[in-house]
Amino acid sequence: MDQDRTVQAEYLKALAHPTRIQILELLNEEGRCVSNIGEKLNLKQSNISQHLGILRSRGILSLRREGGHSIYCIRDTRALEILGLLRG
Amino acid sequence: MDQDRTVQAEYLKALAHPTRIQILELLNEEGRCVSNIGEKLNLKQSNISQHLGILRSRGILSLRREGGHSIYCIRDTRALEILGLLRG
DNA sequence: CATTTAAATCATTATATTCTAATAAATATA
DNA sequence: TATATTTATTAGAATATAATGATTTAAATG
Repeated sequence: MDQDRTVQAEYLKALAHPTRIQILELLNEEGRCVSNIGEKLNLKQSNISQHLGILRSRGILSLRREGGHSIYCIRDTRALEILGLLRG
Repeated sequence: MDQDRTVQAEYLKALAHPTRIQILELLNEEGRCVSNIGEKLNLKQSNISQHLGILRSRGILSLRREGGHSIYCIRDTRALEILGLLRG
């Protein structure tokens, strides 16, 4: 089906950005909040929030609120497998 | 390294298009020339040529000339593994 | 050699993506 | 309740991507 390929393309597009790849590497260690990721990557808050939103909209990340923070975690581990394939 | 992530992102970007995914599915069956792919996908010649160029520029496809035709083949099978992951 | 065929390249237009800065919303704390 | 903190959202500008049509290049064939 062609709709499948569109969905697959959207998924890959979500992964296809250096910052989002780095976010996935960080979240592979442990769930993190936006500001924590911001410190690690040294990027603007709004930019990180947007990248997280893109990954979440594809189901790659999940979000839970904890205290005043949004904790993001990896939900779909296929993303990690794909990145692993690209490395090894 | 951040340059690695940029390369990885470029690779994923090359895969992240429905037409290019379909091209990879076709070439997984057998090597094909531009016009053959054109018949299968019913798209303009220049468009297909551009998509093939993108896949080739990332090392995903290879090209050999045969008679008057350019035969494209899959060179980097990680691309197929990634698509397999997205299906399964 | 002229013509046809196959493919690549180029220019243009339309659309999408990305980043920044500003603002809004939501929650925590004094 | 007022203020501070954290995150999300919005708007705008810059850049990138994609499709089309026209042109060019290269090879094959008459």
